[in-house]
Amino acid sequence: MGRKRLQPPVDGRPTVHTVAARAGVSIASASRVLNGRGGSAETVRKVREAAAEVGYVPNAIARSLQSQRTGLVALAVADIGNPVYVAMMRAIEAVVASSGRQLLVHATGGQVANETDLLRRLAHRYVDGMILSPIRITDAHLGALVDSPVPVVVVGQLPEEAPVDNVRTDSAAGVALAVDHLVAAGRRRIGFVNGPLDTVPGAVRDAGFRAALARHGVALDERLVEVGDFQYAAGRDAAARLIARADPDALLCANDLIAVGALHALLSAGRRVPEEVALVGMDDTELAQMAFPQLSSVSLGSAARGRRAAELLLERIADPSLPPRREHVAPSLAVRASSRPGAVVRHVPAPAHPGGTPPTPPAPVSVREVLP
Amino acid sequence: MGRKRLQPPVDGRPTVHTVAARAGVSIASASRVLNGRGGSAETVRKVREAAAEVGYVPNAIARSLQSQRTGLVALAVADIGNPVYVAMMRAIEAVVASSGRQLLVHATGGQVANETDLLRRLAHRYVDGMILSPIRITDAHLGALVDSPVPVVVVGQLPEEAPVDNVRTDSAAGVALAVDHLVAAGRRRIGFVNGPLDTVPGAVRDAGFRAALARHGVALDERLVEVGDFQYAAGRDAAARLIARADPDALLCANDLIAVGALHALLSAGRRVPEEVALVGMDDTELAQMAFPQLSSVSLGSAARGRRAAELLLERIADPSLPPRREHVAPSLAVRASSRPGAVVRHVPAPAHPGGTPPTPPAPVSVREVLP
DNA sequence: AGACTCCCCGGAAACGTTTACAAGTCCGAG
DNA sequence: CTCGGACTTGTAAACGTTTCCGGGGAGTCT
Repeated sequence: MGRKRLQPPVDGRPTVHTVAARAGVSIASASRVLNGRGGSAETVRKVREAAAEVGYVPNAIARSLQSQRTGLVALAVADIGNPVYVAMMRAIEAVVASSGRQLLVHATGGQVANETDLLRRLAHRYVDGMILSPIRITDAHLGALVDSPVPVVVVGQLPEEAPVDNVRTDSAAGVALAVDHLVAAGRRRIGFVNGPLDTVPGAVRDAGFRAALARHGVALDERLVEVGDFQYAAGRDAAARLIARADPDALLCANDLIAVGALHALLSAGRRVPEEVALVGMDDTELAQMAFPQLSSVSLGSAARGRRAAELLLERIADPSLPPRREHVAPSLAVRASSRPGAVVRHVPAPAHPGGTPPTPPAPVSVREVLP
Repeated sequence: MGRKRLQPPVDGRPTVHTVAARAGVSIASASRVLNGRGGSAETVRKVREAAAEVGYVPNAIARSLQSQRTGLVALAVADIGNPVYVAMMRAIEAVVASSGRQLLVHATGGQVANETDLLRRLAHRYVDGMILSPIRITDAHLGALVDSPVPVVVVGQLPEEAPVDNVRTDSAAGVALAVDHLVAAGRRRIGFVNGPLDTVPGAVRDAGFRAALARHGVALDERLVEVGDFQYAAGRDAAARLIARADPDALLCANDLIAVGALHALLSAGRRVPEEVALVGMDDTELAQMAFPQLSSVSLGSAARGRRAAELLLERIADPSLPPRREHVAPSLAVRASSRPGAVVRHVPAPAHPGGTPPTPPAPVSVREVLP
């Protein structure tokens, strides 16, 4: 009697039942053949044929329910419009795709609430794992992280003891590279346009900046430090304030968006870059190369960090018993026209330096020289 | 006998069975309470309590299998690094999130194969619908589109007869806006840096450019047209070739990435913008405002198109029997410093115009004037 | 010829949820 | 007192897949 339906209902989309019925075999056999797990030559032929005839496509959800895998990996970043996250996302996507999975992208706006919310929702198990790049770290985060029901890899600083996979860079060292470079070029009034100090990158870069100046014996004029957020507009405005107030001969910016904003402010204020004011950004995104003049920028290896984070995540998904790992990516400095004393900026013929600190030839710093 | 297990297995994560057992009710009652579908006060209390105690979270996959909904919407665009898609994505994400769904982003690189592949994979039903913004349309697309198993909304041009929800703009009219503006400003040697002609936007803009010039009675010097792709680097190189070859007094670029590249090429070649060469981009992305001088740009309403596409998709998901709809978003022109004759570009004091076509005051075109 | 191995197959359970259906309870109206 | 309606509850089926397990057939070795 009809306790078992052999044909799917009105909906019409073929299921494994449809295929099995058409091939005259059981659903078990059909499933096995469709997954390449054996079957006699005859069975294989019949099932393949039937599947092709009805245009069978397995239902990903039903498969997920059975296998406890969704084939999805989530990425949560603060600002999808920031090219540094685009670079990171591209690297992650490459790794994730090569494992046959897909990437789900969340923009958190850097809000802690959004991120803990996301972490909580992981319990729904709609993804196999998540890569999180927070700019603020709170106890709420840490709590949600340690008892997350699915693997999470964090890109960015995390407290030492947190038992969470973690890929980080040393952005204080990155700031130091930039300061060394500027000091070696003879700059002494180095301004710093930072993001919010209540973010991890903001705080670390601030500390790194002060430490680097101190190491060079340069006293810091507090008017040379300005804070906005990590966006273009705020960076431009913060830089404008700083320029008007403190007359810097160099500007270091906490990321490239800020740096492009600062470039806008400098040019609007009639300052020549790099002759009067050298400019260095951070993250070394494609934006740095789009600016004119091209921006020197501290690379924090965002692509490498993304790739590594994705690899760690996949490993942990495969083997959840792994101990927590912590990886580092070293920063480096890409020197381009915006801070290269020798560079010729064609459309503004450089006159003799009008006064103040004369430009000195660049000292040998351990950085990449980027051809113009 | 134990045909039915009341406790979940070793895994440990609570299911509705766990909650029901703990509350001493059936799973049906538990499910009803958890979904707010009635139950006596006493039952509700017991179930809520039990759920809280064990930390129950419903499994999204099982729920999807039952409800035939995943709560996911896919977006496929050519280049996730192009700010125009970021703007579109933001608008879509807002709509999608407000319906309680999540957005899955795919980057296709503009490859037809990737897109048809994606469409095919929709049959797996891992998303409830998809928004596709292709730059090439082939018969393979159309075929895959019409018998897609889940709703698809296309952003961009589509053949008239295609029975697919579609949100489009008139980019030829957008090009015309820009040409009108430049001609009104006295420019006659207007160069055009386009993307590939085998793409829909490339072809449409090329035709629009030629038509607009013809309408003004300006003969087109073919050396003033150059093709790259829709990226920064190719745009910069194409613009450099065009500048060296044809000495334009204005440059219209098929998108803002190209325009920023062209700005780079112009400044590198020592041309002043806008005094010697006026520059207009397309898409009116944030990039246009980041450039110095800020770029005039033809807005194609990417945010509006994205929002509308998302709304159409949600409507269709709710009611698949709707007839195919087609919506239009009108282009507009944002005039900024890069083509505003009156603008003062502070760091390069504008001399009297050296010769050729003298600058004329801007004619009254129906465009937004954007404050500097 | 019998026993053993190997392979293939089908039935049924399982993944975790929602929901149709039937049965039970309670209460008020007639 | 009985009947019917409103409400609640539990059983079981369903979503579409994978997989465990046992049965059976064919082949091989003794």
